[in-house]
Amino acid sequence: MTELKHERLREQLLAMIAQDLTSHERLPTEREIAASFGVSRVTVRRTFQQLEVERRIYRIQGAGTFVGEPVIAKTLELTSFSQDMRQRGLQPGSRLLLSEVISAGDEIGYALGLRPADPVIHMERLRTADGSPMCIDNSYLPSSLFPGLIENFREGSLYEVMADTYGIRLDWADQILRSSVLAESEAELLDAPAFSSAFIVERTSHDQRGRPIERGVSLYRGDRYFFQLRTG
Amino acid sequence: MTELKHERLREQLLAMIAQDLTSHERLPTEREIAASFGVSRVTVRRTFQQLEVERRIYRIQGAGTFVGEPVIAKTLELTSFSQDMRQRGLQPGSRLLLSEVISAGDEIGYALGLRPADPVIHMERLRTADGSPMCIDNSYLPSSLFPGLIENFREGSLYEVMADTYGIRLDWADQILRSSVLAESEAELLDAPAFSSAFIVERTSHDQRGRPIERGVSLYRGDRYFFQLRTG
DNA sequence: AAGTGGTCTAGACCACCCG
DNA sequence: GGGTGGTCTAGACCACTTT
Repeated sequence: MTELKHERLREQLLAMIAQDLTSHERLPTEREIAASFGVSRVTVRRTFQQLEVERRIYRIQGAGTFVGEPVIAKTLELTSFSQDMRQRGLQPGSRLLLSEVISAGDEIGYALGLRPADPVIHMERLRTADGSPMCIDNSYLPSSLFPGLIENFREGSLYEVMADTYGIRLDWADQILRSSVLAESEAELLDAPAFSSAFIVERTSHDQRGRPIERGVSLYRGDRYFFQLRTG
Repeated sequence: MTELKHERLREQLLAMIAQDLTSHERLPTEREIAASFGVSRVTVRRTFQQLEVERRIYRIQGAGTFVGEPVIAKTLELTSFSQDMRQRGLQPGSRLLLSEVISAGDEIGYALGLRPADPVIHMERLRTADGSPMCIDNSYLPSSLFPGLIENFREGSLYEVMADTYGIRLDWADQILRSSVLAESEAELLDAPAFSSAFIVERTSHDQRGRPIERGVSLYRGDRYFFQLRTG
């Protein structure tokens, strides 16, 4: 139960849309809603703007505000592997394959804004869904930001440990998706045929201030995984 | 030259950021900017909100507004193949392989909200970049929305024809990305080795009102193409 | 012409951080 | 405590579509 007016208004409008209206039906005018809900028109517009971005409504100047068509797919969000799997109705699992401190090197150093000789924590994990392999994940973190992490982290959510123990929250990430085929060693780990299709995902995750915090390279099975996203 | 205050303010702020400030430097307060640019604080906040979404600034309550770190990658946008290639510094080209009217069938009919027996225009095009094959694209459009299209369209931008001749603008799309390998016939068309990696992109494009307008299935060469996106 | 969403204002109060 | 961004208000005028 929040106390912000635009959030309460949002909930009430969503309920109204779900219960009383169908696609392309007109909503009450901004002025009517402002009056009947006891808020200012600015607050109504702010709420509408958010709903418009989410495609729940659309607005036509001079004509009105209308209910959008129901949409299933969600915008690709910055979620952990665990959240991602649960959204897909699968049970996430993880096995730590490797945990070490190495020099950043050129590529990772560049991504994290470190010198090539600076130490980074490297963790390699095999991620599973409903018990069978889905992804090989490599994470690289600046050692200086996470003292003691490598001795203490064995399982669970890396992102939660980063947030709870170190107070660092990932806010957004740049990602590059490539299509590839599995080498034999990778295929063996993933329990998939050699030379079958795969996604390579390279990401650089940042905090709210835009500082790079994590470099990651993941290899997903192409026969089990797909990306769903909305553009516009 | 626009006349909207928040757009003019946006340009002036971007100039200020580029010329006088570096990453993580503090911007003037909202109230100072409002006073010095002769606009209200609401207008300043509206402009800041947009810049924040674009990661050009970040805000910390109680502390101030700060310049973000420069970012190269752009959010995946709904662009035509031609625009996409030009952004990547490549010269786009196209060859029409097939142009026909067929029944929608279950899958395309479902995506476009048509009955399986309703007619759709199907166009298959080989898209090239700097003269060599990049992608095989299949587009499906409701015949009823685009009378005469099939007789008149041979080359150029399909999206431009849809907008200019038929007044229908695509606004957003749901997409699914899969990783796959090329079958022999596909490999031949794309001038790539058989069984090399590829992206399958399935998209349903919509207009502003949320009505589905186009169903598309594209096959990209995995060795030449990649996706770049920002999540958060 | 009437009504709609789009833009903009001046001012109030609250939540948060320590420039 | 003083200053910052975050929320909210009542009201004005403009641009656009047509209930």
